[in-house]
This record gives sequence, structure tokens and C-alpha cells, in this order.
Amino acid sequence: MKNHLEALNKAFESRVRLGIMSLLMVNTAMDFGMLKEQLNITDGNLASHLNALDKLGYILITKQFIGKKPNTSYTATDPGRKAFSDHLDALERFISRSI
Amino acid sequence: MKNHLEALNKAFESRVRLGIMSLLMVNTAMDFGMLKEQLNITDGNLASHLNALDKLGYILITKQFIGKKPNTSYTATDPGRKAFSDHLDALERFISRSI
DNA sequence: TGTTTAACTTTGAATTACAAAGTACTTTTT
DNA sequence: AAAAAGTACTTTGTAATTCAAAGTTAAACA
Repeated sequence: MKNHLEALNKAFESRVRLGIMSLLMVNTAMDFGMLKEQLNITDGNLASHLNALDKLGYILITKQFIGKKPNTSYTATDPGRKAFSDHLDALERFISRSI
Repeated sequence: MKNHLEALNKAFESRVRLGIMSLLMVNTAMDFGMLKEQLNITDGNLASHLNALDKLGYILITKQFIGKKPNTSYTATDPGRKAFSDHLDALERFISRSI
């Protein structure tokens, strides 16, 4: 596929993963509950998308206890930030050619 | 889903349909062969995506003969242009909040 | 001991995407 | 006239993706 289109990252074609990554670009870290609330999806669905991003090395998962409660927090890795940023660049180039 | 994300149009989540519509925004009309060459996909795949866009009323299909050869050409309809433009706006708003 | 909370994992169903093969109709080639 | 090729599909079958719902684990609270 020509037209800058192949520069789009398949990982970010899903709205959920696009949402997760954009949240993790703005916020240095977010925990499971915060993501779930922002994205308004079921926990199983969220977990599976987080798992996909983790497998790609785009996010870092940190499990800890806050007080007595388990808390898992997610951060974008450098490769993740790079990949997302590249994707946004591709989208921007793409848009500016399409208007 | 919050964060402007629900404003994204599901029809344009696919790279192929994104590509088709962007080509039809720039070029007033394109025929099957041109689209196939630009997008570099099989004809069956292209036909099914064109069919999806047609069902949504986003493109107009015109069948004719050019010389002795059958020629089908595709144009973006006004609702199609509007929908695509709205999608790009949503993407832009989304991107500017994510960098 | 039983229930709740957090963060999953598993299951299953529905949708989507795609390549490859087949089709219809016409034209060109032999 | 018969065979091959071109255009634009449609059909078929498979693989991948997405999601909700239910089940799981482990600790904490009542």
C-alpha cells in the first residue's frame, strides 16, 4: 500500500489501544482502575488489550500494593512512545494529504 | 469511551477504507484499476471494501464503457466527504491532546 | 467462614479481513 | 470459429480480531 499508509501501526488501529496509549502518553502512569474508568470497557477487554501492548513491549506493567490493596500500574515504554509518536506522525502526514 | 475517542468513525478504522476514502477526497473519481494499483491489494478485497463504503452511502459507483472496455469508477458522496472529514477532525483533536 | 475487591484468564460467540478461486461478459488473438 | 485475456466482480473458506460474560486467584474484611 502506497500513500504513507503502510506507516500506520496496526497495533493502534483499535480504538481501545489508541485510547490506552494516548492516556499513557499524557499521564506518566495509570492504574487498571483509572484506565477502565476512562475507557469505559469491561475489565477483561481492558486486560487483553493491555496484554497485547505489553507483548509488543509498548507498555511496562508494575504490580504493587498501595496500603492493603493490590494495584497494577501501566507506563508507556520508550519504544512504545516512539511507536505511538511515529503512528501519529503518519496519521498527520496522511491527513494533510487528504484534506 | 471518553476523550473524543467515540467521535472516530468505525468505517475508517480499516487502513484499506481509510486509503480508499483519502484517494477519493483528493481525486474526484478513480476507477477500480487505479484504486487497486494504489492500494496494492487483491481485487476481491478491494471490491468488498468498496461494497462496504457503498452500503454506507459514502461512495457512488458508476459503471460505463471506455472505448471497448468496461470501467467502474468511484466517487465520494457528500455524506461520505462529511463523514470522512469529521473523522479526520476527530483524529486531529485526538492527536493534539496526545502529544 | 463467607463476602468483597482487584486484576486478571478463559471461554465462546460475533464480526472482520483476506486470499484464492470461480463467474460473467466482452474483446482480442490465433 | 475457438481460445485466451481483461475487467470487475462474487463466493468460499480460513484466520484473526474483538468483546462480553463468567470463572479464577489471592488478599482483606466482616
